Amino acid sequence: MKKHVKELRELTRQLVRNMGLLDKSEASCCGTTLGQCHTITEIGRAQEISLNELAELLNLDSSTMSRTINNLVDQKLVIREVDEQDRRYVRIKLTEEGRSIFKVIESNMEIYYASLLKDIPEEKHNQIIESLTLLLEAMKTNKCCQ
Amino acid sequence: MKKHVKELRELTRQLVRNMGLLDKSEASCCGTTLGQCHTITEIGRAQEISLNELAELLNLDSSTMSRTINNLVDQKLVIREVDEQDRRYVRIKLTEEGRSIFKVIESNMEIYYASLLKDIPEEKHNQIIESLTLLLEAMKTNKCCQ
DNA sequence: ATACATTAGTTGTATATCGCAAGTATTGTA
DNA sequence: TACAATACTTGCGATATACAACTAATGTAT
Repeated sequence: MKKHVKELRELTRQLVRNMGLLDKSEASCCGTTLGQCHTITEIGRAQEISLNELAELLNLDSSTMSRTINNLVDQKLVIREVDEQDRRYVRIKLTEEGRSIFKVIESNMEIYYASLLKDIPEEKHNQIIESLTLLLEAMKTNKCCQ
Repeated sequence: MKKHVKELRELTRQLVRNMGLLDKSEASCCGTTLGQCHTITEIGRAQEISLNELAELLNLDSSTMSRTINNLVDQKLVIREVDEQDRRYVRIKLTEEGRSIFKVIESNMEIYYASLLKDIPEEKHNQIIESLTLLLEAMKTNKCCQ
């Protein structure tokens, strides 16, 4: 139905816009920029990770990723460690300080999403999860502009 | 339920990441950058709009907005027109070329979202719209980090 | 075993993005 | 007629971004 197409576009548009704001406030409240905040989250989840893996996760060019890591290293939130087995690899890890910021981010996000659900009738929760899952699956097989 | 919180966070995270990719490919396929693409969409919808209104819609500082408009003017996609009633206002409009890009964007998005829905059972469409609406409403009353 | 290819990452370059602060020009108001 | 408010622009500094070209390390084929 035509109406659903327009509604879906508008709703996802607004959702992304809201999430962008969330990102911004999340980033600013942990004292980093947006890209840094996402980077810390991914490193924290993976514990240790290579630059290329990180770049792929965040859909960034590896050169961009490398420079983002530079900034985080300068801020002493992240360290680079050359892999002695394969000296091409660089293991990227959080420092103690980076880990504490990671925990703050995780906890804030937990609180935030819990508060969202608290404001939505409980019988709708399953349907929301299912809906997002369906959307995501559809997105995986449908690319734009080709 | 704790599980729902984690799922919701993960799903929205993935959704936003996918939408980011969509944005990128959308922008690149209409030959503009991401910010320019969003700007064109908003101007096209409003027909004509002031700089501050635009900045508010896109959650950007007006200085950033002003420079984005500069770029679009340089590319002859947008024109500035001083309002003769109140010479502080600048009316921002699409040029003929800008309008044709706007139409391409609108049509691509229409095609894309229709293709998403085509891959999802029709009886789920209403629930998806409802779910996104519920999420958005909850987001309006719940801000992160405060 | 040595030349060539591949992989991982960094640097050069150019542009875009972004917001704060300070500025200009215009209009409203006391 | 000053002073305030509004709409926008510019100066500045930092970050973000990707492509291309580079270095260094490892794998592979003859």
